[in-house]
Amino acid sequence: MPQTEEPARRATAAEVARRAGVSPAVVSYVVNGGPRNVAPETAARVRDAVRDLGYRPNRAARALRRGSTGIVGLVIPRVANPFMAELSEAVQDAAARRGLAVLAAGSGNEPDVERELLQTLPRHGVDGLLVATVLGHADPPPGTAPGLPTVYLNAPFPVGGRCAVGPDATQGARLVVEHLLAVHGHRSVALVTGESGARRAGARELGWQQALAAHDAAPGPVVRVGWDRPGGSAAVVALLAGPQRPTAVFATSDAQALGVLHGLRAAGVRVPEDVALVGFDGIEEAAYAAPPLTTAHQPVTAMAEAALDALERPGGPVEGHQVLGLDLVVRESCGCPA
Amino acid sequence: MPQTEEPARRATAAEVARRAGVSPAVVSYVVNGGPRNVAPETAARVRDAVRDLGYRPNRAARALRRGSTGIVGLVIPRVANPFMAELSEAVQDAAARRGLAVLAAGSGNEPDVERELLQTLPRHGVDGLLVATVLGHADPPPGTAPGLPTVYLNAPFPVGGRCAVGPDATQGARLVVEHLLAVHGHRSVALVTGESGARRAGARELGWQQALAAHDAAPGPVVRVGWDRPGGSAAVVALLAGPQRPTAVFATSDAQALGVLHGLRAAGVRVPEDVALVGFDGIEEAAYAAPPLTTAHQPVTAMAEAALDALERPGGPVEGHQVLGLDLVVRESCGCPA
DNA sequence: GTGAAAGCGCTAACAT
DNA sequence: ATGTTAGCGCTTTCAC
Repeated sequence: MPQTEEPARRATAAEVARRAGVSPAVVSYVVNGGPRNVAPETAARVRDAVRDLGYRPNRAARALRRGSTGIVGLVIPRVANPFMAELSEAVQDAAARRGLAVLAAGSGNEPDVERELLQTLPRHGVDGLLVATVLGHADPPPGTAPGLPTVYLNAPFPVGGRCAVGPDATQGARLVVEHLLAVHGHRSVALVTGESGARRAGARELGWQQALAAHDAAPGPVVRVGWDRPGGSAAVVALLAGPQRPTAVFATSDAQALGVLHGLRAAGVRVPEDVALVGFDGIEEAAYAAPPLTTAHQPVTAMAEAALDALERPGGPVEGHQVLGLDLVVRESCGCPA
Repeated sequence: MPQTEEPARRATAAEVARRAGVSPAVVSYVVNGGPRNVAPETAARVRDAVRDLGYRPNRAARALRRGSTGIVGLVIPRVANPFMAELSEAVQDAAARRGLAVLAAGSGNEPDVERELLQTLPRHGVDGLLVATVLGHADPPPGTAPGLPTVYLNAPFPVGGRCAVGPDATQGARLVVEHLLAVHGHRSVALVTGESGARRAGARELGWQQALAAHDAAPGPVVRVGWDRPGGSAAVVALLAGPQRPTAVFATSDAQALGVLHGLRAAGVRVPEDVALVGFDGIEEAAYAAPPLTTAHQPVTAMAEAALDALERPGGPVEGHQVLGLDLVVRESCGCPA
């Protein structure tokens, strides 16, 4: 027998109470540290019984009684999307720090699936919902379960009547594009971004425009593709087909940038010698690209913390838009030396 | 008013029953499709009431009563690990297909955290546990909640007394190493793998040895590093420092391979001209590397399906080890033409 | 400081 | 075919 076998059937509070010679109420007081005081000596007896029996409060019963589960739902497009994976991890960590668990679901970028998720996740008894996805940024926002605290995550714009936290995407985009303009002297910066339906594109696109305007440069070509690596690859054809090839490209996600890099390489176009490239997100993968990708790093940890703070706020999340700044991460794809 | 507002407080089965003029039992029968039959006409009335009231069964109450939640726990090292992200997605999809939700938690590769997770996740009332991680492959396996159906995922070896499903890692490793040997005629293939503590390394290492032996080639140098990109990068120093540089490298995870690629590039060593490189996992990122990475692709979807099947098996998962084959994905890092 | 007891909302015997 | 009802295990008010 390698280890003390725990009982097959889990002990109940009543059993603990019997063993400790107290009432179930006292067990509850001890386990939850309230709402009534317990004599230190009694408490010790209860704790012993808890240990001996390996007692764990039944989550479902507690949830039924308290009306809360300690689980928050997270709706994202795809976990396999590298940025979303990093954001998920940040959310999980932040939740764990608060004693919360997270129930994640991917919509596969399908608005219908997402809409359904917004209905079904609450059914799983989550206390709150974190929504980080395309639809969340639509106007008007999709109907979520009424009375279910919801915060929109990764939202670059306010979400009508909802609580939202997101990156200062315009600032971030300005940061990288201005680097191209000011440091490397580019005058023609193409934009590779997502389908125009999603407002998310807007903020990054806006930053690109602002940077260009500030430097009296005309906007380069705009290519709209999927938010992933294949999207970026597909953009290359359009990029290269234009009348005058841009000298630099701003892809509004690192995944797209990595796809562009791949496509450019396949086409025999060198980065950064022939065309400079910058991304947006700051995923780890970007550091390992060839050449390493210059990008704007999103404050995923801070965003996750802020979102959970908002969710846990007594009284529920409050309408508004909390925006967090990005950092410029200079690597080689922009033309800077290693 | 853009949309029909649902009631702030959620309706209960009793309210639905009252509105439909039936008893709560009938509501339950209709909602759950059993265990007793209901007259079609009555059922229709109930469904109307359900719709009108926006009734959703209270998950906690149902869980308390039925003793199951419809939630499965997933323990992984890190979601941000690209392979784990793809595996998570496969698990989520497979779970969704079965009407299950997944509660994921990352251990950050810390055995202590993992051990704790194995204790706390069950507390969140999961019906079963999927464990895909370092500790899970230790011998003996860590104690999970007794009576909680558990299957070890991504396990290359049987897990003592438990139900495990995993890749045929030895076969997969053989596949890629043999490609190096047979197609490209390499004689010296280095191994970049994980810390030797994890048994997981063993299966891949074994495949490498077997392939080498089958071709009468001596094992090249072995370097043990972390299972991630930084680990791979770190391996390069050792790889290049040795007395005779290997002509090819097998990294036992794509993340490591990508790190090796990065390190090699920084050192001015060309892949595949100066040294060939193959990975293991088949993550999407591998296709976008420069050069695109030749690798063994893990059957993540099949693994996820098999794991959930095992978990849902009436009577619980049964001890054993189900092994799934890998595919060779030939790209350019091995020296094959584009 | 502690105990008794009333439910939370649902399901499934068991009755009718 | 439908209704009645007894809990699932927990928390917490109210009484002592």
